[in-house]
Amino acid sequence: MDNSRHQNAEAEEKTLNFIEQIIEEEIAAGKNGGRVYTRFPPEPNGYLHIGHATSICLNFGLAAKYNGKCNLRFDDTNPSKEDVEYIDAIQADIQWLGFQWEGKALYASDYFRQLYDWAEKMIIEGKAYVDDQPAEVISAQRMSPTEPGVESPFRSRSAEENLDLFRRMRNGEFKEGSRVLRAKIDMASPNMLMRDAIMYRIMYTPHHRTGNQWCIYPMYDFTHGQSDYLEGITHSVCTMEFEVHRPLYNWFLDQLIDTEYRPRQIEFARRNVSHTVMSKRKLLELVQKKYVSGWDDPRMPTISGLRRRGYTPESIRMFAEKVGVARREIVVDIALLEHCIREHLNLTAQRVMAVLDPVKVVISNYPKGQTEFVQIENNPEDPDAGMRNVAFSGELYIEREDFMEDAPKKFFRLTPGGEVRLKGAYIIKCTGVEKDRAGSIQTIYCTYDPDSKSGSGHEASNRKVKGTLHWVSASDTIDAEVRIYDRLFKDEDPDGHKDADFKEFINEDSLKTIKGCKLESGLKTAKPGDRFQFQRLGYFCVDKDSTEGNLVFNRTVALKDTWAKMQNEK
RNA sequence: UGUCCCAUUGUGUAAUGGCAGCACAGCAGAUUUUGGUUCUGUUAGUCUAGGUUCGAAUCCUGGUGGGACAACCA
Repeated sequence: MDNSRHQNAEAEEKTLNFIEQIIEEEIAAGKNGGRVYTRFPPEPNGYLHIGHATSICLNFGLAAKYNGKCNLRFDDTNPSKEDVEYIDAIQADIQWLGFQWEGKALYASDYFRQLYDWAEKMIIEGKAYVDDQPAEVISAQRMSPTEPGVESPFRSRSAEENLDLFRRMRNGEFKEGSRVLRAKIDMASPNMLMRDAIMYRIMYTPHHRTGNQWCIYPMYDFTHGQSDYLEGITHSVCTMEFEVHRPLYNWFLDQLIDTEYRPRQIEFARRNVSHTVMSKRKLLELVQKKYVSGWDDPRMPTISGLRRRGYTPESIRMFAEKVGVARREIVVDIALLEHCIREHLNLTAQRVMAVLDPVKVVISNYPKGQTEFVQIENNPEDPDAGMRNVAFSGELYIEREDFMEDAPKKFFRLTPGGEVRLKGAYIIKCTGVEKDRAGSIQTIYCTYDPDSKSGSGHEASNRKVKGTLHWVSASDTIDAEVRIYDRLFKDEDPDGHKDADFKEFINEDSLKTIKGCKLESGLKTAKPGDRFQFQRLGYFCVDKDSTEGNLVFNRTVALKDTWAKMQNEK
């Protein structure tokens, strides 16, 4: 029984996704000499997000699995949308995720010369022509997917004239938008992209790498397959929206390449995540309209946002692995991402005492002015994490919500006359409270049982204490600011609305800042990027906004809290 | 009224003509110095109608539903 279950688990791990199946079949058939070479080809026009992260994991993961290589290639053929800022950010994000591309980062713009020569070759062979019509006319002539298009009157120009015009395009003799180079394919094709796709357009925008060297730029379709070919890519993995481009991808290679080797385009489905947006256009809008603080706002699904929030590379890789690969539109529940980060942080994050909403506890029978140190495990999941000393005294802070005067039966924490254990220290009993005029509790009075110290051997003392509370000694705390992020969007998914104005979808409570939190003094030395588990409250990461005297924490994710859930259900 | 892609529990993903499995979420219980973690159990699925077959989630046909394509974007 156990044995068979174990075997099933192993079998499951070995399950191949459909891309791996394709690759293994090709390897078995001896294609490309068994070589596997992939690439990740972002356009540098925005920051990478969790969707790119899964694509990165796929491409680099395939290369790693089959002892191959993976390139990073910037698809920088449209200077009007691109910027070096993004190039740096993209490289940093990929490396942070734990991947390293083969050699130096590559650029489609590296191939501008080669692509130009190929374009001339096609012109000479009568496979491409210069069209003098404006964009609207060309677009109208393509007609609709349900009816054949109309051929351009310039379609039958001589090769000599086309070559002359194309060279003059390159030399800057024509106005932007006045002429394009088109492939001569089939204006009646049911695939709109095959209706004489545009290969080159005139653009006087300086390019972030080639400057003013070129004033004509190749289109995606005339660039991508050939770039793959030049780099020796075997598997060009992209998202489903490029599926209709595949015939064009192959068509261009067929015109230009006479080797047996061809890169192969394989499409898989974009992996959307619930409660967020993934389109670059919309993310840019969130940044520009200042709905968020920037690309790395911890509520953003960008890699930099997730990083700042406290997500680990391991958790994102685990997410990509668990989501899998398919060929249909999907929306992954964000709960899976949250599961992955909890799983990793549970194993690695140091536990720490932190009180977000402090209320004072005075232990009346504890010797006045005395402080002792109690030993507490740094991480019960990790035996190597060791112990630390935490100051304990007669004046403490506990979480305000951990005390209730009229508590329901299922409340396990402190109540008048009730007992709880203070984590790592003693059992205390509540003897009374002091309130201000408004009736809000100022101080909780308790007595402690000196025989109940953790690890003393007398802990049990013949009684069972249901609750355990976190605390900090009033004599030994540091103050901190804690930022709690909820989902940026309400339940309704703005990604589903083509022209959504985000205002109506944004959850106004998505960011809550709590000041005056009390932390154990050991956190003095915490640095931006350090991650902790605040007992019962969740996982937190030190933010870059922290200063010497004021630590700022972002809550990465809350712990599961069944008590809170019970409360919500009422 | 075109071409192409897709349809397995709430979500994601396996099963490649032979026992519908796994994960997340949910529910119940055990353990627990934090109502967490860990462990155990459990609810729930092949879009639909035909066909082929000893046998269909899988192959075929029709239907339904979802998606992509009509940028000088990628």
